[in-house]
Amino acid sequence: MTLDFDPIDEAATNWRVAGWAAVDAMTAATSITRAHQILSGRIDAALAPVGLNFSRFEVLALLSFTKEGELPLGKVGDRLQVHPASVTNTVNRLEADGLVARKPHPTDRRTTLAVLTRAGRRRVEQAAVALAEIEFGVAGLTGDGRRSVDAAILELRVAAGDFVAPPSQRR
Amino acid sequence: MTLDFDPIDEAATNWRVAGWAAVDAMTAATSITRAHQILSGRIDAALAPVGLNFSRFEVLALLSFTKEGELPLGKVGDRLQVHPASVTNTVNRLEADGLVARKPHPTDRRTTLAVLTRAGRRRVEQAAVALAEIEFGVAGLTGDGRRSVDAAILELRVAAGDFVAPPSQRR
DNA sequence: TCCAAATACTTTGACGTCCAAGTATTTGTT
DNA sequence: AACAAATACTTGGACGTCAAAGTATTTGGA
Repeated sequence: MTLDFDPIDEAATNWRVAGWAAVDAMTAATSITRAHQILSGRIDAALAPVGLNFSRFEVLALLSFTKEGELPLGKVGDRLQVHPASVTNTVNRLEADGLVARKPHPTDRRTTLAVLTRAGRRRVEQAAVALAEIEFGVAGLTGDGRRSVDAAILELRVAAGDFVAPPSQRR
Repeated sequence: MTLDFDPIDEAATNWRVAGWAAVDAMTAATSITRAHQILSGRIDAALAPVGLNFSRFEVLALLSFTKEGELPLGKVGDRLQVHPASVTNTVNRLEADGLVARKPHPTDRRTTLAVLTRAGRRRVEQAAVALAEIEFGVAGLTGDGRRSVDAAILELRVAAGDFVAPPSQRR
């Protein structure tokens, strides 16, 4: 499986030879794509024995950070920046596994709350430990590397309109 | 849709408050995940009018870089680091669209070659232009940011055993 | 030579994601 | 008060990904 060449570097060379534009941008995009592929592989592998995948973990973690362990499905989508249909799907699965329950919103009948169950709370703690053990898949990235990735991606996210950060929050 | 806080930064805070470990790693992993989400959204949007998505584009581009415009399906998977079943699936679609044809390997009857058609070559050129126009989705990343992302991710990829680069190839 | 093991690809099935459309409920305006 | 528009979630469909199993062919030994 291990190659004796760098596929990304090689792609850049091919790109140049073909006379195609924006080689640097292409390289950056490909690097990020590949990094994501590596991370998500490692993360899902670490989470599988716990009976979760990353999306489901993210939902449980988010709920566990709230006072009551509950949140409207829409808020979950906003925070995790995923499509409402994905939230429905993920919560269906969590509910089937008994880690979360749906509950009507007390005052707005359009809204459904996802509530962390006792089992869900236990499960998310296990998962957090499992993820910390593998350093969230970024083993191999030094402290400097992590900081520069964070900083660079912050630019990208702000440019993408992810959020408008008050200056105090910028790192 | 735009939030008035940084969801990743907030997650880090929650993480710390909960006393969970590996906060830095978690932040780096989340940043990369989110960056990928942004890029792939932008890239697929740019490619949609051309009638491609990123996976299909990658296959066409790879073929266009070869002398004959053809490659065994297995090689395609190796280069792009995707599962054989995904290659089959992607090539099926490209074939249905008339951008690629399957051809038996001249000497090894287990092997199937994907061959770029005339239409496929035209299409991949259009797509390359469309992608260059949006800078592969990394608009918002400065030159420095791109370089630091590349460098950091190279560490990660080497650590993941993506490939073994001769020192001369390392940047 | 013969045959088990490796290789190459396809098929099937479980999941995940998003979009678009549909239902229910609430809001904001006349 | 009445109703169009906005909001919240679910459904169904198109795609994509990977794992595991199945078929065909080639390789590497005994």
